[in-house]
Amino acid sequence: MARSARKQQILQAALACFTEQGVEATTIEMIRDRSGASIGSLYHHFGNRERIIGVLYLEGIGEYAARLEAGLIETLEPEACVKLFVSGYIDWVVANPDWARFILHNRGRVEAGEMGEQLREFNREHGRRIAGILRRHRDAGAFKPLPKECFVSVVIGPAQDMARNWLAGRSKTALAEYRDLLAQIAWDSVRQH
Amino acid sequence: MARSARKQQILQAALACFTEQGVEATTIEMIRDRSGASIGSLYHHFGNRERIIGVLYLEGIGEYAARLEAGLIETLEPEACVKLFVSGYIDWVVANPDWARFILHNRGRVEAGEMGEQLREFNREHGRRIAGILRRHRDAGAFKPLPKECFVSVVIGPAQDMARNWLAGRSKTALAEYRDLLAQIAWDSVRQH
DNA sequence: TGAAATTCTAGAAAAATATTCTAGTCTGAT
DNA sequence: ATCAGACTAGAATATTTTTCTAGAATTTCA
Repeated sequence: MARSARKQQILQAALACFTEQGVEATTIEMIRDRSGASIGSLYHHFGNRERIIGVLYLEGIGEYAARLEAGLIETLEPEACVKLFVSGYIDWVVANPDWARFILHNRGRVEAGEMGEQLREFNREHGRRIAGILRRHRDAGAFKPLPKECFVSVVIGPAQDMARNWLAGRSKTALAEYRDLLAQIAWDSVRQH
Repeated sequence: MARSARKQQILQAALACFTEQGVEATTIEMIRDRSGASIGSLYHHFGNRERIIGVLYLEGIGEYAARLEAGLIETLEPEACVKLFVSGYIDWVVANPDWARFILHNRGRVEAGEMGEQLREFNREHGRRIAGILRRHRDAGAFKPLPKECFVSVVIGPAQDMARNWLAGRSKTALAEYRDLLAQIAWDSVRQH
């Protein structure tokens, strides 16, 4: 089997523990207990605690990145492209709140850990593909002149901060209500006027 | 003495360890070693490992929030206010990169931990003060209609994402170079047109 | 001042947690 | 049926955090 069921059980149990207790506070024992796996099985699949975190993180951004790229490829208009960054992001967060919270809060941990290079490599590749998709709009003059490094931050930054607040329970209103507004703001920030 | 020198030594040692090894990987022993304190002293001042993290976090956002609020109070024009959010933020990050990295990466941990309520309380108060300062501009119609919950995210979101990238070493260009550009974008996003 | 109270420091001991290791069981291919 | 490799189990070990007892330094105030 490509990815043992047990391995997925462990990852799901881990995410549930992380959500309820926080990453810091969950012990291997809790994950073992909740997943029904044994210590041996756990270490067979992941090797150490940090790698459970790393795999969960990488699978999460992988899922999201694949979805975004797939959407972008079949979106022709620059406005729709930019708005898809935001609305797609918010849709994903709303559909996967626990995973999204985990990802928003653990980038630093994974970056600093033994899987950091793998994460950076993934981000480089993803960034390259995104840049490729956007190039034709950029070349066609659809966007205002903006350093390449700033583009994605400007587009996605506000939505990300809103998502953080919403996931922390700080915002009462459903995040989805702001979806189109934030998409419009993003487009206004980068379009050629 | 209001805040024992030893306590500050421990916090500084902890931040240095966190920067070099990552929060996960630094042990109490490393902090003890680097600070020159004893285990007893460490636990006398903080009680447990998590509280070292919590105090460092709260001191950091406290420092930054105080600076921002002080600046805002003596800034009269709405445009200057909004731009100060961004430029003040970037200045602080550039001046305190280690502290900023630590704060950007550990909100979730502190929020989920035993000091979470303290953090939320701080954020509520800070948010209230900020809202108070901005009210007159809002009432004067300086900003475009925008849900209250979105305003700060829209203003600060892009700068925050850029800061994250810069601190992770992902961006070659100095963050400060984008300071005025990001401030202008923030202002364009919220001003009444 | 000087004695009592409090704060702080020390490091050994205990508790909690993560990881390794050995001995298996199960599954699928030949 | 049997062999190889993937997987599971849990006891043993190693690491790390936390507690505890004792004593040093500092502050308080009579």
